[in-house]
Amino acid sequence: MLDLKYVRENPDAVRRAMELKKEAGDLEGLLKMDQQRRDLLKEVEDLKQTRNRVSKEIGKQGADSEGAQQKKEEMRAVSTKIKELDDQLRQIDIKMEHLLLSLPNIPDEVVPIGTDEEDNIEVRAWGDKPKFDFEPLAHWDIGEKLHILDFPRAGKISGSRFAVYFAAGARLERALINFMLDLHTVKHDYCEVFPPFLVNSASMTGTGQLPKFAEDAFKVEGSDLYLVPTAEVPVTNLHRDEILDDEQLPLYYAAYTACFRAEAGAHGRDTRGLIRQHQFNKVELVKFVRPEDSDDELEKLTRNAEEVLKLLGLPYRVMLMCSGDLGFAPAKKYDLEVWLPAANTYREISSCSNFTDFQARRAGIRYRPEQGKKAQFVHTLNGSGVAVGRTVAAILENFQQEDGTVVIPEALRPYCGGMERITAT
RNA sequence: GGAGAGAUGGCUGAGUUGGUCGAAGGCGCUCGCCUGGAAAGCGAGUAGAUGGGGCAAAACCCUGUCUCGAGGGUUCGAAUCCCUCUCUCUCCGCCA
Repeated sequence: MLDLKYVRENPDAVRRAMELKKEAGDLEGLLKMDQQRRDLLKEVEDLKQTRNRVSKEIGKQGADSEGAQQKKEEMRAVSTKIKELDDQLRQIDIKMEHLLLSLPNIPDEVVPIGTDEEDNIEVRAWGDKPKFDFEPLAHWDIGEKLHILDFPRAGKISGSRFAVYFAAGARLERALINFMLDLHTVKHDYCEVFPPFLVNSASMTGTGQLPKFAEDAFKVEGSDLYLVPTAEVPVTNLHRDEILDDEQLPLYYAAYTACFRAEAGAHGRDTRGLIRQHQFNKVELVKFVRPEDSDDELEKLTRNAEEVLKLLGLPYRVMLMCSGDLGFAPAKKYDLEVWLPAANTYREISSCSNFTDFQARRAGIRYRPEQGKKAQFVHTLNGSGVAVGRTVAAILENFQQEDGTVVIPEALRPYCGGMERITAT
């Protein structure tokens, strides 16, 4: 959510952000309503002042005295008027809140102008793509041949876009979660969090999943609870409506959760394999930082996520999102894309964003820079560190051997009980 | 699921015959005195949000409105009375 005052004073910047991000929103309506609201507020506050003053007088002179009767009579009318105006004000507030929530964050000045992923810029690439003397298989074929992935049975017990992992597959998934958490908590100094997987609508609104993206989430029928689409939601909301101490900052959190996504509007895309599931595992990195540090913190966060892929030996590239591919809330975003040989393409495996104060304002997350000074909104950042299912896919495809086995990256072996290679069972 | 108790400022804790209560006291914190320095002691200050004015702006000052878990209601006036909801605690039942 943008600052209303900022919108009022910089309508052109907001208009430009909307164009760049291809977001529709009723800026003009908002500005008009804002003026209306201010006029109305002035009027009703004056009336309240009168009422407060006269009520105090009534108390002083005694409620039963002669003059008091007359004053009560007058104030009855004033109170009725106040109620009317307050009602109008409430209506306007609700509408304005809605309009304000539909305005996207202002892109950082370094964000390249562009319309879609074609215009994203490759910032750097790492690792050598593997060369095969045979036709590399897709990970779902490898997984089924090794009896570690089972999509038909997942379809039976749940439906499409689910997977069952068996044996070394399940072990690999679990090993990756532990490997990533250990890396980020021990080496990168994040605090491990294990949050609820169900969150209420206030939390979903705080991080921006609601109201705009309601159809992407799974809602528990007959309750106010949603399955978390990412750990970003519970972890960012940890500090919702809080004022943090300056010394607490920066706060780094690393959280493993399962993630649940309805994937509405993705019919026919990535229907096979682990790439696009209704349920997947992810280790998420979340930061709360001082505004002046958020630029550097995004770079560090991105490097932390890259470290996972480096240690696993997975080739990847880092993409700077252009304005058209940036999305609604981030001011700046890097995607990490891992190499998938079978598809002969890079696929997103992590997304690292700086939301500046956009989320913090919406979620009411502030800090006090100096004792006795005004509280300011923090800057929030988050990034996958990284998506586990897609990492399994990348490991299977990049480290597959001609004999059908898969070599487990060295860094992961301690987490797999020393297993060096996945063979068919 | 049943019965009961509660939710007040950074924390603790008064305030429940509706008016001088945005809120006592204590703790903590800040500043000052004291001290070689510290502790103790003494004195002063100390909730948040938002609007307007002093002003070009910051600091600062003056001032309006709102906020005592959330939302509604009664009343000239609500922390205080009524209703709904949320959360916390205790006991019982059930359960991994």
